[in-house]
Amino acid sequence: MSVAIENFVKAIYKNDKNDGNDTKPGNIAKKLGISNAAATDMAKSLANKNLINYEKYKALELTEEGEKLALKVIRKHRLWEAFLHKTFDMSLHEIHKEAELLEHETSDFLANKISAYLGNPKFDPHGDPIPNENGEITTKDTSITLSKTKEGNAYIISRLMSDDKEFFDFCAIHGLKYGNTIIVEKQFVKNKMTQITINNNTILLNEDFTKIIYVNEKK
Amino acid sequence: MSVAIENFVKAIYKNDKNDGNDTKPGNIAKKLGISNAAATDMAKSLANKNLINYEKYKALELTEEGEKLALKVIRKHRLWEAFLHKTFDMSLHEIHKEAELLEHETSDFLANKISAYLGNPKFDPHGDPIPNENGEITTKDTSITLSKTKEGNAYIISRLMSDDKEFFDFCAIHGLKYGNTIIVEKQFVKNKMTQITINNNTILLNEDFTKIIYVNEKK
DNA sequence: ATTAAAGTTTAAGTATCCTTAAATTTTGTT
DNA sequence: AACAAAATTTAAGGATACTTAAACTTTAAT
Repeated sequence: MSVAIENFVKAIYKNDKNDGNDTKPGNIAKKLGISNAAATDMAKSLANKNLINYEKYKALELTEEGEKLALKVIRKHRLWEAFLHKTFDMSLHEIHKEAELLEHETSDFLANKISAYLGNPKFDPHGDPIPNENGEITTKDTSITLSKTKEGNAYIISRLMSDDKEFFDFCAIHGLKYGNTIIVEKQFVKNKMTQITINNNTILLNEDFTKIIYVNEKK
Repeated sequence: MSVAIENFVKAIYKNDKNDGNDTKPGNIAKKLGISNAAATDMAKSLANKNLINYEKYKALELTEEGEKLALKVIRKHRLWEAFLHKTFDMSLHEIHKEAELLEHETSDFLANKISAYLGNPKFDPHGDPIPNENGEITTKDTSITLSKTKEGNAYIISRLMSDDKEFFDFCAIHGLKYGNTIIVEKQFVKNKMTQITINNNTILLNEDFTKIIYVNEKK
C-alpha cells in the first residue's frame, strides 16, 4: 500500500482510538494537511479496496483489514522509535520524525528483527503500546518497577520515568537505557536497595532509582 | 527528491562508474524496469531540475548536483546494508532489498548517526565503497572482474555485485565472500568460463558470475 | 553508400494523489 | 420548522510517473 493510504488509515485509527476526534473526512484531512476534497476522494478509493466502510456524510470506519493495516504501520513506527532511541541516543522528538518516514518502507521481516533485537517490547519510549505481529495490542502497561523484580531474573528496561538530569547522567554512565538488559542480582528488602548487573558491571541502586526504572521480564 | 528521481540518478551513476554500460535512456530504462519512453520523459524532467545534461539521442550525464544526489543515495544504501548486516545478521541478499527501500527515507542526520555507530566504515559488506558525508569516495577501487584475472594468480574477493538471491546462495555455499582468497586456475577464454580454487574446492564459473565477482590481486 | 535493425523520441493515454471552486447536505440556533 | 453556518461532496483540473504505439534517428553490416 502507498504511503498516502497507510497514513490515511493510521489517521483514522488514531482519531478513533487515541485522540477522541471523530473520523469524518474533514478531521482526517486536517490531521494529514490535505484538502477535504482529497480526503473524500481517498475515502472512496479506500472503500473500493475494502479498507474502510464509507457512507456519504458519515464518519469513516476501518474494516478489519483496514485496522490491520493501520496497526502494522503503527507497529513499525513505534518499533523504529524504540530502536532509534536505544541505538543512536536520539531524542524523542527526533525519533518521531525519522520513524514517520521509515515506517512505510519497512518489511514485516525487518520489523520482526527489530522487535526481537529489542526483546519484543510492548511499549515504546513514549510509553505507547506496540502492536505485535498479529496486530494485537496491549493496552495496559505490564512493566514493573525495578523494586518489584525477582532475584536472578533478567529484565529489559522499558521506561525511565524522570525529568531529572542527574538521573539521566547516571543512567548514561552505567548503560541504563531503554531496551538494555539487566540482571537483578539481589533485593535488599529491608534497605530497599537493588543490586543489578549491566554490561558486566555491578551497580547498587537505592529506592529513589528503583522506583522510576520500569522493566519487563526477559523471555 | 522523489524515489523515482533518486533511483534514476543512481542508475546513471552506477552505469557510468561501476557497470561500464553507457547511460543512454534505454540502458537506464532496462536497469529500472521501466519503458524507454518513461526514461526519456524522466531525462527531460531531470534536465529541467539541473540534475543531468540531456541532448537528444545522446548518453545522459549527471551534473555536479546530480552526482551529489546519487552519491547521497548510494551512501545511505551502503550504510544501511552495513548496519543491517552487523546488527541483525541479515544475509547480503536480504540487506540489499531492505536498503533499497530505506535509502530514500533516511535523513542526512540519521545517515551520519549510522555511520558513526559503525565507526565510519569505508566499505559495505559487498565490498562497495561508502561515500562520506561530502560525497567523497576516498579509496580508489582497483578491483577487476574475475573474467579479467590471470591464470595461476591469487586474488581477494572485493565485491559481489548482484541483487540475485540464487547468486548469493551460491556464494554462501562455496565461501565466496568479501575478503576471502581464491586462486584462478584456468581461463577458458573461448567459453568465457573461469576455474577457481577456494577452500580447496574447485569451481567452474560461467560468464554470468565471472562478470559480477570483483577481486584484487593478492600480494 | 545503402539499408535494415536497433535504439530513442513523440504522442496519446492511464492511475494516483493532490488542488480550488461550486453545489449539496447536515447541523445548530432561534 | 426555517434558515444560516459548517461540513462534505462533486466537478474540473494539475503534477508525477508510468504505459503502448508510432515516428524518427542512429548504428552497423553488407
